[in-house]
Amino acid sequence: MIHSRPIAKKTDAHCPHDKKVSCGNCRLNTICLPLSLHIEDIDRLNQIIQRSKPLQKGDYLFRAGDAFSSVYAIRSGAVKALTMGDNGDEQITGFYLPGEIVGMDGLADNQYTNSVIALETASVCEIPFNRLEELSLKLPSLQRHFFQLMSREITQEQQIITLLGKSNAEARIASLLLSISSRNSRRNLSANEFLLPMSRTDIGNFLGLTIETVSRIFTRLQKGKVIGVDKKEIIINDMNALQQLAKGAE
Amino acid sequence: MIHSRPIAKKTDAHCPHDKKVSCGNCRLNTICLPLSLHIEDIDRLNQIIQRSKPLQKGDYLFRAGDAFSSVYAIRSGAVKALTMGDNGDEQITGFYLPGEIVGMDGLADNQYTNSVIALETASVCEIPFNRLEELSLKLPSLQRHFFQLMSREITQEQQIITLLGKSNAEARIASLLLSISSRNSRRNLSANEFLLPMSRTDIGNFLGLTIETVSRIFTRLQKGKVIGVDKKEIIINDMNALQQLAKGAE
DNA sequence: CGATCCATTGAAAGATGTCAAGCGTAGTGG
DNA sequence: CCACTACGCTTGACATCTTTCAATGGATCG
Repeated sequence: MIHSRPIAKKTDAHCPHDKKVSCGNCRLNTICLPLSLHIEDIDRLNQIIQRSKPLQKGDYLFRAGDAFSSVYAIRSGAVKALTMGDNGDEQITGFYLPGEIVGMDGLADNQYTNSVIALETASVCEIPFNRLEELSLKLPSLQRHFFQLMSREITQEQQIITLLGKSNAEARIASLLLSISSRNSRRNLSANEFLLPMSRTDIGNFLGLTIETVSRIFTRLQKGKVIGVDKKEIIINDMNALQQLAKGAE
Repeated sequence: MIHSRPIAKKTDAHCPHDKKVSCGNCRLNTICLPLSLHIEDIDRLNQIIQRSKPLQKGDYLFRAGDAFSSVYAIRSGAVKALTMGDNGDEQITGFYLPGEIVGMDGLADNQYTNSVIALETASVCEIPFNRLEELSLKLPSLQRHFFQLMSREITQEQQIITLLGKSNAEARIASLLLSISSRNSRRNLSANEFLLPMSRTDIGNFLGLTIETVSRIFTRLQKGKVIGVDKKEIIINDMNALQQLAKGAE
């Protein structure tokens, strides 16, 4: 059991469903839009973005095979992206937290290759790609920005590949926890205490482990005083040890 | 002690490959540049692309940390991309065959996150990104094309994630062989017989397996008449069985 | 309250890693 | 031309880790 106070659920905007929020004043814009645009250009961008999609847990944002039209910035909550194998087995390809962008896989063949499902109540900003494309032709720094966003998605997926290349289960789980931790601190949330938005089953699927193994590793890390676990609540007690484990140290 | 291999020099005078090749008549352009550009636009693109980089086995195309300047299309041969962990362990993030493009990871932070090394003698087309960016502002279909290329890289890395998510070694190796097979047939090469450009060690590193396991799986698949193996030469005898194995069927 | 879902735990089976030995090839220097 | 070494690969025996199968408990919901 963890005896410290419960973690208050934090939202990323004053009101996560406030439709009046604009990119200019969004708390997340340093993450999803680190732009050097003029104020009027931000306004033009702002005008094409739609913010009318609150999702409940389990809702699909889009499905693999749907026609590609938009990319989506996560504003609050969390989602998972997954592909369906030929036989019907799902493989989670990533978890996306506020400030991160999903749907960029759909551009290649004009249809999404992943389905994206809300892990909890979530709100997103829809960015119609056609209009973004047009605007990018007029705003060089916006074009560059989207090239960079896609590049960042590539590097992050390479980090996942690196994570999955680790041989043992402990290293993979440690890496996942560290990843969530650092993404939280980027949003000025605690790097040491947070709620996992996904189930053990999702973690296992993502990391190529069974749910039982995930559970056992959590228990083992807890017994070793590296982390505290209470359901979805995680407290990192020994960041250094966790980093060592992520590297594969015994 | 780590011995750095020399980086191939741009100034190499004698290129064994035809420098007169242009994107317009390159055999690979349906893969790396499936463009709907006007003939004069292809010419403009053609003018910014440099084709003077023959690499020998083991040569670096670029190193992680180098300043980002260009992306590279593989013209012949094969390369591997790898990241270095904090401790010094390498993780291969991908193999790139002719018609495929490396270096798009470098755009996010203006420096490459991967090192890219030739697996065999290879030639590449260098595409300076600044100039590509400028040209993209004038040619909407080129801008779209590069968005699509990056999107394709994203989807392909998601396929790798899916591959690594598979629990057993047989499925991972089967998937890798099928990937190489299909990429070969895209280039009108045999889907059933090919030479692996990479070592067993590289395969193991990429798939998160030890070299011994890789070797054993090859032997087992050979004994099961699914494939034929002779050093780096692979013959797929039973494509169907290999696909079943890739799905995880026993 | 019963049903269901999610998570945890134990025991046994199976898969992969580790350690060790050996083989063949390519390259090197005598 | 012949050792000789270095390297990549294969194979075996054994240790270790993860999965599988089974049982249980807690939470949630109708």
